[in-house]
Amino acid sequence: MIKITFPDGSVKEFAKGSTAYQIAESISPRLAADSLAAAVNGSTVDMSRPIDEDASVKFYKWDDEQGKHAFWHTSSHLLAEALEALYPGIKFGIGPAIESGFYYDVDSPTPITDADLVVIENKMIELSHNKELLIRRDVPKDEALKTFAAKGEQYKVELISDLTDGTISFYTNGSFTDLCRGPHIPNTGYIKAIKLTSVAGAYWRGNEKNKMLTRIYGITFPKKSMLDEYLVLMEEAKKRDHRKLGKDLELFCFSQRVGAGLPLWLPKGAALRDRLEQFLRGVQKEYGYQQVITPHIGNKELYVTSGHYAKYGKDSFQPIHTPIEGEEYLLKPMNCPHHCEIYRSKPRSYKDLPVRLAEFGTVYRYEQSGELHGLTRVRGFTQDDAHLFVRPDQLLEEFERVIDIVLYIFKTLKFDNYTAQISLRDPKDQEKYIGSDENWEKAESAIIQAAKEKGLSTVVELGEAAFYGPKLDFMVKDAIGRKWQLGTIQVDYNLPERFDLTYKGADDKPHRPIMIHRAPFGSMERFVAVLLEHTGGKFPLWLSPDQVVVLPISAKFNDYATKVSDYLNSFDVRSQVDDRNEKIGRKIRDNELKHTPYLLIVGEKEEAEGLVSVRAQGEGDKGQMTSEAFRDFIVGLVRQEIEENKLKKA
RNA sequence: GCUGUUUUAGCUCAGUGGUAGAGCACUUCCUUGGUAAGGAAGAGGUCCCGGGUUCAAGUCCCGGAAACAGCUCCA
Repeated sequence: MIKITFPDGSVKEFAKGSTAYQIAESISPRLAADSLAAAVNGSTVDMSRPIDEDASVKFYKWDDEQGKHAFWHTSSHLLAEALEALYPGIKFGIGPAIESGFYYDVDSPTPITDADLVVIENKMIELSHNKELLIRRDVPKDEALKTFAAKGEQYKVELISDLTDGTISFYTNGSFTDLCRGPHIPNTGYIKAIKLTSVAGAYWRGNEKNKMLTRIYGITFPKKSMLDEYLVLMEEAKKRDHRKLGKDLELFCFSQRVGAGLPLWLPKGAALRDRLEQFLRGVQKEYGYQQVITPHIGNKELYVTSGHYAKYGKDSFQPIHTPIEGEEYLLKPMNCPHHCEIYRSKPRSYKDLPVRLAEFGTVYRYEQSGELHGLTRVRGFTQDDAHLFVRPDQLLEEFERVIDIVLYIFKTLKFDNYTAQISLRDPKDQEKYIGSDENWEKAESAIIQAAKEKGLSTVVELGEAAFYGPKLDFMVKDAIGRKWQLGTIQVDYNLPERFDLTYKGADDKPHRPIMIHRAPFGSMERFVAVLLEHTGGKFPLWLSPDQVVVLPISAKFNDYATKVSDYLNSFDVRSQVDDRNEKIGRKIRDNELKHTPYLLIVGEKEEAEGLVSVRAQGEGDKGQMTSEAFRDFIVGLVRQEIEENKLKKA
């Protein structure tokens, strides 16, 4: 007999070799039926795995991450089985579960397109009706190699070759056998609803030098209704796409004639962006930043000095040639070298530091055509950039003050589901980075310490550092779950050396400052994009392009409406009059759809008594008040939105 | 950059080798109204661009551009 400990602390005895399924069944048949995988002593295994010694056991259902993962992993095997049946000679790469669903990478003798997905789906459903068991088998490595070599599965052979010697596990469902670590759900009959979402190319092993395989994405559910809910959710998410909202709300557009990835800001978008800039300027002023302005181009030698040219020159916009032979300029791809030269413009004392230079600097980068994406990835964009030149003893405090700014901004804009990512260099790929190991270590430990002292919960990513230094990146997800880097803070020991930046210390000797690069928004473009997707176009009042629209009941009251609107505008409340020849119901509908925060309806009654009828976005009629009372109300709201989030300064 | 898909009116989209279409938006006229679409008429086209096949191409073929999904990349 063996002793099994359950999550509630209770202990029960079972026969040695009992499976997790049998143990669950002894508690309740319902639990056995709902459990998709089990944790035995903390590692996730199949429900059918025999347990031979005392262990703690926990069951994973659909609502558990591990349960979903096993479910989708098995779904990828079901997909593979269907593909093998439909496309003889198809070769398999890898087929893992992902955050929502799963995929399988295949090398197919005949191309697979979107139109084929329904056929494959139907085959999967047909196969799932067989309730095929997922059977695990351990085989020695050389036997595994032989099996897959005989089938001509070159990708599997490559994967096995890279594994350490010993036994390797196979899983079989129906006619399909795969190299796989597991775990899996008991049988394919659990899979009741299947949607293959898309087909795309993906490089074998994620390396662009390798062959491109066909990747088929899908998602499955244990109930048909859950798939329907998921599809509705995806439709809702598409409505929040910033590219759609940007067009609907007339914020920005693109022109093929101007060029790909070069956004054109429309009046309302430009106004929104301007308010964000003013907001950040105000915060930065409080934190001792000084605004500077630098040109959009710079001599090529500037970027050779900084090291950017060697790293990115070839893949950049090509140099601008002047009428004089030999002179070459680059469109500014970053602001740091310019700011280094501002630092150098006069001798600096240790008493002058930190020097904090800020600029809304527009930069140009030749992003690959396939990478362009709405406002989130563009070729011309404006960074809310600043460079802080600090003494070593100031590094930590300054870094933490930058974290404060980022957190304050995120809080004001209600971005609460960001991830703080510490981006370090990949120790195995030293070629990608410049600078001494000693400086890298100092920079990395400074970031880790600052994040810790600020109480940030962080994830560490190796190989995500900039070539000159490590970063603390603030990642936010868009409407459909893609991750984007917004705020970034970077520690850099390299550029000060390359530009030979110094300050004079109390000892009357020259010392090297450390540079902090930082951009709380990241770029104005990407920030507006993510803001749009988070708010669905319903901006907080202080950012709304039109805060108030006054709706006269009929043309007779246009003059009164204009008077009210002008009055509000004179108090910096952004107000317009909708004097179209339309009925009031129509005006309300159109302005609600544009997410105007407040509508003021004025007619005979209001004009006679000097009132306005207030309608709040999404809330309907709020009753009447005087124009003065409404002005106080709205000015108060805006002040509150900005003030209430301020962090106490250290 | 790579794989796949798409590109037709300002927007959303139909159009399966034979006269270029719808809804919304726009213009004009009627209507002057009370909390989510009032009515009528009209105007609007380089069918992404360049070649080719054909008596005839929005439609078929080739090349390019841009957009979309994913991969790779991201100072």
